[in-house]
Amino acid sequence: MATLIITEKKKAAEAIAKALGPVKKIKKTKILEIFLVPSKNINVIPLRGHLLEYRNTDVFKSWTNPPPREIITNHKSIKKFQIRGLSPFIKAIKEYAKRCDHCIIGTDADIEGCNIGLFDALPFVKQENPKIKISQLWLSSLQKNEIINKFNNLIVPKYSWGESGEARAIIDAFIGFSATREITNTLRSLLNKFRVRFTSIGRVQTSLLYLIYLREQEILNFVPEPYFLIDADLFHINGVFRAHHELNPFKSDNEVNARQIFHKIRNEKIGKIIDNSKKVIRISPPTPLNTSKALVLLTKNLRISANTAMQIMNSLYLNKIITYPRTDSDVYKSDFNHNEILQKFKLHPQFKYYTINLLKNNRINPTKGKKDMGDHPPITPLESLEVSNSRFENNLQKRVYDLLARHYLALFGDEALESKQLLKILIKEEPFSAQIVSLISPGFLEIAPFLKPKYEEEIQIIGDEIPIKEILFVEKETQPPARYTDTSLLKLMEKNHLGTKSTRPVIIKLLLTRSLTKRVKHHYLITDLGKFIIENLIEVWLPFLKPDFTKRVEEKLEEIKDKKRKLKDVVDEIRKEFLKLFDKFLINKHKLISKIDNYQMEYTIPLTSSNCPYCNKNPMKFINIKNKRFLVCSDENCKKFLSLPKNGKLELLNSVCSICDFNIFKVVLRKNNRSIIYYLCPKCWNSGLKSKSSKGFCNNCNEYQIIKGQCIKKF
DNA sequence: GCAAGGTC
Repeated sequence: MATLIITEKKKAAEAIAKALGPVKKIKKTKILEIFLVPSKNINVIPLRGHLLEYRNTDVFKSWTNPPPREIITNHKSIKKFQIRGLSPFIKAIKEYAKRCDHCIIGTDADIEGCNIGLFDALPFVKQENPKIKISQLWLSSLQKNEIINKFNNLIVPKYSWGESGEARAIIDAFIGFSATREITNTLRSLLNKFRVRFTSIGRVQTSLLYLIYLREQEILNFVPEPYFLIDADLFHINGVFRAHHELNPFKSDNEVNARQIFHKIRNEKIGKIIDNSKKVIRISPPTPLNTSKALVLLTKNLRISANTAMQIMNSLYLNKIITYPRTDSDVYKSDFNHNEILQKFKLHPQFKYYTINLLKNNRINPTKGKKDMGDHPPITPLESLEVSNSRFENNLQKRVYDLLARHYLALFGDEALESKQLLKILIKEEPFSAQIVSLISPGFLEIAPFLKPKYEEEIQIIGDEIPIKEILFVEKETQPPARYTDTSLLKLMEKNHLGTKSTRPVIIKLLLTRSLTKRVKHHYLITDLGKFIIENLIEVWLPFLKPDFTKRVEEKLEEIKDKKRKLKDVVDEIRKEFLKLFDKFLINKHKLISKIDNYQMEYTIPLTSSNCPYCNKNPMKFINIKNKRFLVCSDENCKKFLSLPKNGKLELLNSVCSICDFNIFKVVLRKNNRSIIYYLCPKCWNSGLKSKSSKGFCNNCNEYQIIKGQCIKKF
């Protein structure tokens, strides 16, 4: 009786084998190590995630023929293929399948895990050994007792779970491949202008791009509203604090009232304290970190991208410094060995006092989050390392580790105690109040200061009168919503069910690499290309752009999992729905094509760096499209223009003419297979035109000449 | 040249 166990990753294979008996490792290739338990004749093969992926079949390799629409209609357009570089894994599965009479699928206990085990790996097993017995190992952790217990209680394979994953893969493939190709083909000439080879469409990425677009529109359409604040700076024993009028903020329709109040009290020198109360507020320590929460923590505090944060956590995991970083659980199992880790931190030069205190006070139970998803424990440091430790490969690893370690230690800490002091003050009968929040006892904040809000010092007040430093009248405007950061994008995606813990950082980065978004000072903006695509898709593809689409797909996938519906029915239903949208796009395609021809008009019009010579206030637009090229003032009220030569390729240079300070243009003329290059200043050239002489070109200039693109005085 | 989902 030989048994083959297949797992999703090395870590699981090793844990399972070790739980079942003494282990012998066999290094098959550079990337594959197999774990044997000779005493029980068990062979554990670890995979590396999926073995197979959907790709287009040979007939559908071309992006144009057959037309992309057929990827949706022809069921033979996509097929599962082996992912490159993974053949050692398939070879090993086949080899051991022949030798074993029992195959246990031990991939992760989730949908993708079932898909990997039952739909990627199992067919290779059956191909070699059709009669093999098949069961599934359903683990809710990789702890020894759990493994032994579940190994003795194997389950019937959850094929419907795997099917659900299969349906997801098929749907994403036919939508992504067909739409990406159709949109790329349609926008070809525009994409050339943006210097990108293709653009991409996908259920998750395009929905995310749409949400980023919506935020940009919100900002663009935002109408700031003025509002007014009446504040008072008041003296206390050690300094000054600010109190606010209780009617703040005054909206613009109440401006007169606000100004009257201000005028009434502006010269007051004394306020009367009518209330001075204090409340103690208990702040609980944070809860353990799952992947999403860790990414939020890291991107927020280190200002790194989500993708970088994930990569750093992964490298720390591979170096055995932290636990597995892809987890949905933020609750520890009751028997998780925290003591072992805390003992290590007892020796840490910076964390030891805090840790010793924890142990002394028997604070050895961490806080609990919302759910134990039964996959992996929350993200936890496994080692106590100083910054100088050579196991860190770079500075970022140190900083990520520091945050994760401190956060972990904070889970055991005492509550922090805040004091909320509320002061009520009358200034000539006008009610003011001030709230001063100060820290009384740091508790867990001592180890995790990055979780601290801003605190002020408590205010000592003697008597019931308070001297006024100044009464202020502040005019402000409401602000538009902020652009997304990595932190807020992650939250946005989670809220809208877009992507998974592993793919969210990848998809944020993908939009950047496809030139659909750009990251400016940690904020994400949509590019002109992204904007063009979304604005045009909104008209025909709104149901696909909205995150609602993913949500509906998810609901249907859930029905496959719960055996309420069949894979084929769900896939065909989505196929039909998407085909309708696709046809709508094809019908409207001609409109889009005509928009592309006029694109420069509406969007990326280069501007001169020098101002319009007529109004001298605004730059000029360099219009350079089919049959039309000229310069026109960008100011609607001026709108004066300068003509440009009809022939040759024009290039707007940054340098300026020494005579009139206007930008110089380079002209490249092709004649008899040779390039002739000359320069002109449009202002000089136009005045040359008016005087009907040909002196407008720079080479006719008496005083200056163009050397390396610069206008320089002749000797 | 394409998706999104695993994992390294």
